[in-house]
Amino acid sequence: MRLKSFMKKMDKADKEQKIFQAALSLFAHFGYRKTTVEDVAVKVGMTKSNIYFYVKNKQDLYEKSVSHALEKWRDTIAAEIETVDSAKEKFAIAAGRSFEYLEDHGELRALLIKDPDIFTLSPSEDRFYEVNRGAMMMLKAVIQQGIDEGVFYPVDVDHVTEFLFSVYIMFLIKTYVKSDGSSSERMYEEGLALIFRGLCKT
Amino acid sequence: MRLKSFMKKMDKADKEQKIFQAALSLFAHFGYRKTTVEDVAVKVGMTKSNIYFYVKNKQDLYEKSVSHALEKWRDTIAAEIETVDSAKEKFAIAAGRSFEYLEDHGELRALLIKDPDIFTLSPSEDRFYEVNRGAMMMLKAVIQQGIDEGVFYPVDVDHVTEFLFSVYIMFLIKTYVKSDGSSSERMYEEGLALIFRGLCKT
DNA sequence: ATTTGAATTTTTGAATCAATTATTCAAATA
DNA sequence: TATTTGAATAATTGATTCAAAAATTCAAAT
Repeated sequence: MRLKSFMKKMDKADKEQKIFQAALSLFAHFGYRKTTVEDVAVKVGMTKSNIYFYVKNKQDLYEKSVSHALEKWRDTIAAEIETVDSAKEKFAIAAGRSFEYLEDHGELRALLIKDPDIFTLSPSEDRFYEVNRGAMMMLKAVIQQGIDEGVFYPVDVDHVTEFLFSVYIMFLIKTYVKSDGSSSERMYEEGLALIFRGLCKT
Repeated sequence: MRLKSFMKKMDKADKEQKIFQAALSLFAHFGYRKTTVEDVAVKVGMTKSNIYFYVKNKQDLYEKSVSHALEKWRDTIAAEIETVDSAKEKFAIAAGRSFEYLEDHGELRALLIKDPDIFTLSPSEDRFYEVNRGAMMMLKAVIQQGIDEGVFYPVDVDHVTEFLFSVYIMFLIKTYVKSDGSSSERMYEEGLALIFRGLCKT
């Protein structure tokens, strides 16, 4: 039946969600090695072997779980950016809300600390390249819009985007992964202001 | 004898230099684990046990060797900064020559690749904090001078310095430690231009 | 199409041991 | 006195083994 198979697909997507959420929670608490596929299965109420119906192997389970969380993050910011019109406002929202989101999601934060290489300065060893590339394209669109509107300097969009995204990753690392006493917030504000000034025509 | 003990001190400093250079070269080629204290001793023409007259242990040998190289780097830039007067010029020299120096010193570069954590975004886990702090203070002085001269915006010097130094470290990591195909140079130019624009009054 | 239990393969961690390497130090030297 | 050495000791590493735990497969069941 068409309808039935459609229903089943929904179920499957739902179940995948459940698995990814449960897995993320465990990975965040205990780390990759200390969480077993069986732990995840138990938490989600199925058998170990059934997990393999949804993912290729444990590594795949991990990557899909993290990707899923990162996509949710990115899409949340994307939606918020859509609520305003001007490039300046969009830039401010992207910069501000990205951090607030992480502030509000302790589990994701815990995961970043367990596995600091989730954010890397090296695209070629970025295990979540696709998600991050998406985020970067979002930023690029904002910058391009600002240039088109004539409020941003006509910079080299690709390289400036890459630069700003790297600075963003740097801030994430400094704030959540290698957080010291953290005058890091103040540094973020000052650095952002400096960049904003360098980006906007007066 | 006063004179004699003075002479001996010179000799000692010389020999330390020799040891540090030899050690750095070996560490850069073979990495920390694969180079033995004896390798260093042989290369410098003394006995293994005599190395311990100059350093506390192998770890100390490594740290002193790297610190020594980093200090030389920093002092070279410091000297070059002194050759010009204006804050803008000093900033440009600091930004440009730091990278060129590394470009010219393959052994130091090789070392960075063997031990990527020499440069960290986290001051609290920076094994070479003192040297790096010195470099940061240099940068801070330039920014302060620019503000005093009235050519830079009156920014929060401490936090902006910290920000710029972090960006500098980020570039080093991206360019030499995690270098991809490296459109990294172009990104550096664009990012630097953006920052410079955000820093300088028009 | 999804789930399961049981079987199989792979990985991990602890334990052992020999060889290598780091470190100490009393005696020698300059 | 400052520096160097050889010889002795202590600590670390790497290879190997092996049993337990965990990952993965799959034929059969729902």
